[in-house]
Amino acid sequence: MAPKTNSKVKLIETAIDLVRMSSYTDVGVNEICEKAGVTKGAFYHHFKSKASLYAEAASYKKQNEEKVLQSLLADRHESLKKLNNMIGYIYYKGFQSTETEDQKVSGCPFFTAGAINSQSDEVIRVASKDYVDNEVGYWEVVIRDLAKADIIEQPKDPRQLARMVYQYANGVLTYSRIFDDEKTMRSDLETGIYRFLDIKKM
Amino acid sequence: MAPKTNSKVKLIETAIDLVRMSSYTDVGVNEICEKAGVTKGAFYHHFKSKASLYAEAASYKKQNEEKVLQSLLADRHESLKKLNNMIGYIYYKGFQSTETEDQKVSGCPFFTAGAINSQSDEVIRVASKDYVDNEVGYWEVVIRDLAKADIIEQPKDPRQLARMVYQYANGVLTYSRIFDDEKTMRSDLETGIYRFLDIKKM
DNA sequence: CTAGAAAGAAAACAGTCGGTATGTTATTAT
DNA sequence: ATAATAACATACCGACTGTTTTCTTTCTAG
Repeated sequence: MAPKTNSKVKLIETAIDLVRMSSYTDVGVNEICEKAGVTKGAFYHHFKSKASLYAEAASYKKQNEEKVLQSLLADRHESLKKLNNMIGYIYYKGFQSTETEDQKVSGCPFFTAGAINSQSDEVIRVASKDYVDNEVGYWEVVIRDLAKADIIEQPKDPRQLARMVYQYANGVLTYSRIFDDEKTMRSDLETGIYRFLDIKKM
Repeated sequence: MAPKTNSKVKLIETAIDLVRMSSYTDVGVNEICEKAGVTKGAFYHHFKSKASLYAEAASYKKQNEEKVLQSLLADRHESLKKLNNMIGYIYYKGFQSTETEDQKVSGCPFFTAGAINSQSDEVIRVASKDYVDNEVGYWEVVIRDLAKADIIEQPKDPRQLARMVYQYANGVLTYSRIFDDEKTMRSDLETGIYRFLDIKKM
């Protein structure tokens, strides 16, 4: 009956949280274990390396997001509502607060860390690639939906447009990390995406 | 008449190159010194810390780019030519090759490293902020010029539009690092910026 | 009840990190 | 020529890195 706190999951979630706030390289195994409340023995019992934890974390996050995003993009919503849900979710992800730390713009750990460390570690590149591809897929759904509802013009290459919107969104998050300005981030995110998709706000 | 290779400059340029290919945290002082062909004694003679090297590198790069960009954005060019020059420069920066390494998409070291390490090191945040602000300024020039030439509609907030284009461009670069796809990067960069600015390509 | 595996604790591993202390050589000013 | 200082070079430091090893506990299948 006890919570049966799976320490493997605890490690993954702690790692995601820590990496999101700083970076893959800057977060050590020691730190992850401490914050997760487990020892290094447990860590290396569950994961063969730090990189493999990262990979498992990426697929874990991917699965978790599936439920959330499918509800945000459910067909009962109007297509413009879906877009706004998606924007809101990006904002929520990029500005999530941890229990202890004060709120800071953070950005997607798998996008950021993936880009930085993918050149040296193939495991990380593959995991990031997979995660990012999946995210772009959701944007493609939104865009196809908007086109079907005649809110945007039918794009020649919906996948490319989805990719570009995703690239933009992450650019905003990265930028906002430097300036640590939540207001600007929120505004740029929405304004930019609407402009990109050529939708006039009302 | 000997080259009088200033080892301080050599260190800065080596550091920029290495950080661009990987990241601030992943590039060590030892590595920088080795590749620059100087010892650590020389390093810490010229810089009081690794972070201060980063800061000096940012302002060094900023100054160096001033000459280049002023020529690319000179008034003798048509405004559309200026835009294309700017896009070409971003592409060039993001796909520069080092002497030894094979070509890889790299991205701007001050944008990337700044975003990641600015939360822990104030010196880095300030340096990155300054550098990025300057870059956005160039985009603002381009955009104001395009508006004056009636190629784009007069934007309500030129600075915001410049910032958004900059955010997008860096989003593309970061994305392309994960997928290491130069072709897609080139295409997304140009297509996206034109779409963002609402210019029809001919 | 017992064998075996899974899970975790604690300590130590070799290697690297940024940084320092102390030396020597080269340059410049007087 | 001499004093002073800039420009290095070499060796080293403690702290920390990801990882391994060894040992103990907990769980579960037969």
